[in-house]
Amino acid sequence: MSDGRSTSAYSGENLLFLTDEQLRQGIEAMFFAYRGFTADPDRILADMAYGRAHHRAIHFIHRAPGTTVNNLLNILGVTKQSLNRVLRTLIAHGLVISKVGKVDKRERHLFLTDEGSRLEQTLSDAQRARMRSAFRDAGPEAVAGFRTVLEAMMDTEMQRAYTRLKETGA
Amino acid sequence: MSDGRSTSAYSGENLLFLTDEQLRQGIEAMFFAYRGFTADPDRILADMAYGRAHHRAIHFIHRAPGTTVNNLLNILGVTKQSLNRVLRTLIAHGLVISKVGKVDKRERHLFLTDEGSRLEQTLSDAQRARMRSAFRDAGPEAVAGFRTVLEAMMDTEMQRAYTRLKETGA
DNA sequence: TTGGAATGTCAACAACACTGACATATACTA
DNA sequence: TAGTATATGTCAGTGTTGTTGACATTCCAA
Repeated sequence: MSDGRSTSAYSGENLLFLTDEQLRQGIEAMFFAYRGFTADPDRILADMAYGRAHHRAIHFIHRAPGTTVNNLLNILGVTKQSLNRVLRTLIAHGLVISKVGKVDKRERHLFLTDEGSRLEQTLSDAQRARMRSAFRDAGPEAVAGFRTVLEAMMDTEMQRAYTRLKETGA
Repeated sequence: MSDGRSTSAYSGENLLFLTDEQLRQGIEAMFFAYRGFTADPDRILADMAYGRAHHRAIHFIHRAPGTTVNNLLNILGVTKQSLNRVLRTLIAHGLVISKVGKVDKRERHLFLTDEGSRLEQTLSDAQRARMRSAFRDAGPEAVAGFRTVLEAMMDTEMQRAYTRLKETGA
């Protein structure tokens, strides 16, 4: 651990990309980039009564319309109390509607209203604009590498959630 | 905006990596990966009276020993009041020391104590372990792409801060 | 000597997470 | 059918991290 070299695998290859120094640069890049990643939606939300938690809920409801509360809970990785606070305000403000399940009436299925969709558009337009600019500057090979590393960095359950979403969207 | 195609540049090339769908996958990858990125240090800190903000302060004081409060403020992107609360507890608990500047006595220069260094080691070992595993799985070309995209995603001021740190460490 | 910069501190507040306890409706199962 | 499990919602309390605003201190520099 923290040996600065990290042996194993890549027997003959150049392992310079696994030095502690390179790893530290990766860690710091992740930190600074994430700030940029959230900056634009945060700015938009600051004016309204919403925050990053609302953005996340809206994003995934948009992505998987009709998702249950429990499913959203797993994706977002927060407690039901925390999510409920967010959903309550979104429903009260008419951005989200909650429908009782048909097969299982205990479940609530979540959907964006037209107004909710409009906010989702505004937020994701801003976030996509930055991502698009970064992708374009970096080029397709870099983007492929970016995705590969990020996937390897996720917890395995999140890898599954991510893959499921990816396939849903395609 | 949100045209699903995004023209310009790459005139003859394949622009499929800039579709809204690809951008959205990048956004979600970033979200899930960041959770993994912070998970290990968060777990360690949960037992102590510290959080992510303490980790960040400790990380950058370790990286740039003797840094001033103001410099740290710029890197972390928080208010001095917010940083001060964190520094106060770290100083009170003997993890950080603050020395009055020699040339400019208004400035405070921050250093980790031995105990502070030990905690820094523990935290960064955990975070590096995950990063190392992700880097190794992905391979050097992917890592290069990862770094390129992250840099392009930062705000320009943060790009400068990042580059400065990068050069300091090498 | 006066203005401004760097720092620190106090108070109040908001967002967002957590735990624990409890209520309700529904579904499954022995 | 009775009992247990599941899905959701809600209340109350707490902790971390961020924000503003106001104000004091120290000290450099014009």
